[in-house]
Amino acid sequence: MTRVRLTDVAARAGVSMKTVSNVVHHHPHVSPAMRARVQEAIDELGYRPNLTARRLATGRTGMIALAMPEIDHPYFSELSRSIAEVAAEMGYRVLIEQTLGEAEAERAVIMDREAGLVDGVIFHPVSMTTVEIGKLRRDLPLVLLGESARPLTTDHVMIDNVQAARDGTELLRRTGRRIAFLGTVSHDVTGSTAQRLHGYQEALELAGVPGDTSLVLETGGFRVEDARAALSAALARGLDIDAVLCRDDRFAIGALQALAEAGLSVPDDVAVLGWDDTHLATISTPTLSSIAPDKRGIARIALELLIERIGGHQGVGRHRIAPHGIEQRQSTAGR
Amino acid sequence: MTRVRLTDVAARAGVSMKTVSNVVHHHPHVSPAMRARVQEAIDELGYRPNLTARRLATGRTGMIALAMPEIDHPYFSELSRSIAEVAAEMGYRVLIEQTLGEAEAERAVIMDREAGLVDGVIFHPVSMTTVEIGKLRRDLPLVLLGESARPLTTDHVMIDNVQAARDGTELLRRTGRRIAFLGTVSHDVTGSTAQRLHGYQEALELAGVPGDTSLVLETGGFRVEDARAALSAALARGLDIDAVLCRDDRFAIGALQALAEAGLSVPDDVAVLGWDDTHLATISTPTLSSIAPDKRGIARIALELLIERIGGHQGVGRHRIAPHGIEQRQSTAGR
DNA sequence: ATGAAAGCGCTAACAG
DNA sequence: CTGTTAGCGCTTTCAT
Repeated sequence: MTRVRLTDVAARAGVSMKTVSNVVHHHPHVSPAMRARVQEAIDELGYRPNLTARRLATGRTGMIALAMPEIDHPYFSELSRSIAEVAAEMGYRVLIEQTLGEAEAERAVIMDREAGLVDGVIFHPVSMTTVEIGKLRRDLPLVLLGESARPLTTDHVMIDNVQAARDGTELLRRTGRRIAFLGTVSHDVTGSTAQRLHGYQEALELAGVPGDTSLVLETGGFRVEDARAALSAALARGLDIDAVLCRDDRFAIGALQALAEAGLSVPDDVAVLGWDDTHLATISTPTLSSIAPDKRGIARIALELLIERIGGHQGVGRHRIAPHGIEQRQSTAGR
Repeated sequence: MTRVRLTDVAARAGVSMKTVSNVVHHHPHVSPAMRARVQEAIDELGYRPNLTARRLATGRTGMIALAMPEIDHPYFSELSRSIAEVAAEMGYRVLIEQTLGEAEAERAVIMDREAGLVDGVIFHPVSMTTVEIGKLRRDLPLVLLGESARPLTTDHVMIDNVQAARDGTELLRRTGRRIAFLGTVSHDVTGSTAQRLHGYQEALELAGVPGDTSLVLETGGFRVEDARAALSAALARGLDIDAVLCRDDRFAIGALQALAEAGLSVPDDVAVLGWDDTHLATISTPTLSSIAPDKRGIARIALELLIERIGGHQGVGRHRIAPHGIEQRQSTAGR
């Protein structure tokens, strides 16, 4: 049951390893007769090159690791798919890792756990700080995603969260005056929420609207239920709003639930805008408008940077902004 | 920028490779003094073992491939997570592959594309037939998931779809008489739908209810929208039902939409039961009851079978049934 | 308890 | 255009 090796094929075809190798790699300078003979031996023996051995010999694995907090979260699974597909176009395969946002798992990612297994890593940190990443990282090519940490030494891709939040807020301002922000999570360690809140505030200031802290809703956690509860409670307290900008699509789903329970119609009474443009936005009732990070764009930029690093590019960390848009659906119809 | 190797550490510590290897592997018979000296050299040099080289030497990769139709589909991403987590407990890492259900990609999975890269493969086929899989598969350890194909030579894990459909139908029958099935997709190549429909029919027959083909709703595709449209059209034609058993959670979401549009209340007028128990079921309004395959259980069984095969187990394909349940939420409240 | 040396299967100089 | 050979970095007998 021992596997067929290159030498077995060579012996069978009565040629050297090099010739077999040339055939396997579709090298040009092989006589057709030779090629046919070798191919026959390959087929008869059912030869498959051993990828591990090839990697060791070439020093190139053709694989990159992608480390994300949760592989089954809608945004991350959709982004993973984009990255895997774009990587395939660029000749790489992707090893998907889940950190669950745990510090230890994140540290393992940075500290060359994948030594010699992958050519580089794309990493979306949650709990590691900028300082920590800068300090612990090895010389493994690395590109960071998301907004929580950005060491000066490391490449980084994100969307402009502040601008996106401004765009969203301005959209909602077109027909409404009182725009809520849902939500700031207590003890949120991710920088995303802060940036989004910041953009929301900027847009209001630019519009000459006085800040109103009662419009900023804090949730107890990241679940849909937490968002629903936060908005429900606020509505019960008499909160009066025309629209709500949500931190992500899950929170927006919670908002739709809370508004429905309160007997408010979306979008007629209150408009709702989500964030991430995941598949959730297309299946809710009403369908959900959502700030849409360009996932393919993020994937492409991250891979380009990473592949340059793999190719030997040195220098300080580059900071790239990926495009975003707003996918308009029913929940903001008329805006 | 050349990496630190085992020999570098050995030279630095003034010992042989073997001793360093013993330390790295936490072998028992190493004197504490020696261990300390070697560890110091490892730390100073920042040595990380090259995993590719280790793999080539040991012949074991410690990695398995998981090939699924779509990595961002709720059911598959959740199942992937379970498999990755259980695999980690068992000392394996998972390389996730996406086939998009394409015949060519599926064939590549079977035909040792991963040669020497992984120790085995867990594969959820969609378009490959039983015969084709039996014919094309190499000697790479393989476990199949899902219900579409089951060659006699290959291990296979699934839930009892027929029984699960009976269970679901019986639950719905407790308070309703007219139970619809949504949906059979035109040209559905997966066996799942047929089995589920079969279980539904069996349950009705056992209850002495005459079959009624007007209750079996065919959809034009696998999207939420297809399901919504199918049920809407049926309701518009005057279809009168007490409950609907859905082929999967996405179809159930579509059913909720169609019922809401028709002014029917769930669960009071019509109960809805989904299938797969994905996160979608927890965020819909009302929340969705769903037939729940035990994803951890599937993962555990699949990995146990695969690891036995990796360990050299020979013999005919084993056919294992994983447990299922029904997660009851609002959409069937009162049943 | 530690060292020396022979592979694991493939690639890539370098010859011929 | 084809063959020979020396590694890639690690594990693993077999000695000592």
